[in-house]
Amino acid sequence: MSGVNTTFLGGHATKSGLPEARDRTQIDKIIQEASKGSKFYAFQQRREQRIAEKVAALQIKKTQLSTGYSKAEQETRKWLADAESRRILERTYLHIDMDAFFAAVEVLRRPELATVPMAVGGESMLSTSNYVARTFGVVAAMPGYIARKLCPHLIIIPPDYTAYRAAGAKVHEVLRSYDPNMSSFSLDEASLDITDYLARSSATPEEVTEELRGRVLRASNLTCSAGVGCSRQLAKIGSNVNKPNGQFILPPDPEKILEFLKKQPVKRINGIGKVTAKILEDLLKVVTCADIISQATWIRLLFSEIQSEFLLLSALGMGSAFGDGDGSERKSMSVERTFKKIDALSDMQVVLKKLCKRLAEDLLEEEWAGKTVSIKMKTAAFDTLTRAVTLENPVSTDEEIYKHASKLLSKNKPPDLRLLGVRLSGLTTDAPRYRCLDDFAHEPVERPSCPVCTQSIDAHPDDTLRINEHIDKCLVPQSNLVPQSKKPRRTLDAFFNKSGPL
DNA sequence: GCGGATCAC
DNA sequence: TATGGTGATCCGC
Ligand SMILES: Nc1ccn([C@H]2C[C@H](O)[C@@H](COP(=O)(O)OP(=O)(O)OP(=O)(O)O)O2)c(=O)n1
Ligand SMILES: [Mg+2]
Repeated sequence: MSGVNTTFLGGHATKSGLPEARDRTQIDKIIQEASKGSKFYAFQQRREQRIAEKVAALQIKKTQLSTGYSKAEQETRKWLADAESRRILERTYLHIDMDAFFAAVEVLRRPELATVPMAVGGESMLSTSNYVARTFGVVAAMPGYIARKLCPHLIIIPPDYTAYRAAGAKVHEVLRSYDPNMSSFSLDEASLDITDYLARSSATPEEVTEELRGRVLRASNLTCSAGVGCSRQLAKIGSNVNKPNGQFILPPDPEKILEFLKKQPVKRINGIGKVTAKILEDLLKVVTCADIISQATWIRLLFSEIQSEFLLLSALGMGSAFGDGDGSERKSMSVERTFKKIDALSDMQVVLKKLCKRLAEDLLEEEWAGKTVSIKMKTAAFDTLTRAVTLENPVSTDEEIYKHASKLLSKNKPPDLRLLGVRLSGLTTDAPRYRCLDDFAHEPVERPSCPVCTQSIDAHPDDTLRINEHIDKCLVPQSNLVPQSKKPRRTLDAFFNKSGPL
């Protein structure tokens, strides 16, 4: 860390080894100067202070535990050897990650944007940036107006989720032909088990991956990067190695795997973010995955069993738990919005009511009810509070949700707010329970309607597969150069959720 | 079960 | 002028 008083939370990290139009310390300095004095900056400082205290507490714990170290050391080596003996090398996973996804979709419509610095988002927040902008230090989750200070010529494009969804659907279609059970975590990222595909083919993993990326490119006009390895985790880490528009194949060989991981910063592990990385470094000087193994005893002494098992297995490339992404049922549903600071309870109630209405609509769409109502409040100083109540019976209507949410709000009203949110958890399906089967038999099933063409779709309302197919078909013609349609846009953006008026 | 934190995208 | 939204998980009560 060099001269400038740079903060680990404030520094928007560049992605990987990109060439930089500016020096890293220069970038940090500009960001710092742009945010200094803001409420957000003060909030970050407080957070860093808390984390420093947490590290200090762990340091004390470490000195107190030092007597038991040598005994623990033996156990740890045994544990590691045992884990290693269980390594599975027989399956092959492919992780695919689209390059600068939202930005790349925008380039399809406006090819001239390919060569200039560009980001998707707004003045207050960017979702992503293209690779030209990244050389200036402009990255996702950075406010647009700060990005402009780093890169005065930056072009900022407002997001168009409809187009991203259409592009994602095309990609998914290709991927499913390699693994029908493919699980996608988002529109732009997916994990495939290609063991069976490889067994049926005579091609090498390299060739299959090249072919897959070629098919994705032809189907969507978008480039992607891919990683292949014998665990989903390794494949994912690999997908970043030769990004953008590249691929990396890690052979199923324990020595090669450990050699590969040795070079990887712990931050690359899915689940280790800025805070955990900082704690590991400050407390144990752990920076790479190899460091996790060499400090394994301390990690097991200092962290919970769940946490240390996760860290050690990850550092061996044997991380198991990884994106149930697609398959599992949702556990909660929520809506939240940021707005200009408000202080009156009545203003807060107005917002809260709208949020409840919106949540009730979303719940109805998937027929959920739930018995825990939570509200989330963020003060003008960025401090977040949540309050929850669990009810006897599940609720799902906006009136019922609002009744409890507003009670939570008035009981806990902070002096001011910049965000409010409502969440329902403890979900149960809200299938109509008070009618006998006969009613259903005679009732004409109402056809769902397509948010794009507004025609009714010839499918049962529960048949989401068929419905999505229809919507995807409707979306295809819009995805390229066609001017924005007027009506459907709002509806589908709402479907995608995120931002927008309530 | 509650509330704060952390994380991914 | 201005620092997002959704969903999940874990820890310590
Ligand atoms: N904090 C974030 C991170 C990402 N995204 C959105 C925009 C991205 O385009 C998309 C995919 O995220 P990635 O992390 O894969 O980033 P990109 O695909 O944009 O770039 P890369 O080429 O590094 O994968 O998710 C977002 O809205 N907010
Ligand atoms: Mg991507």
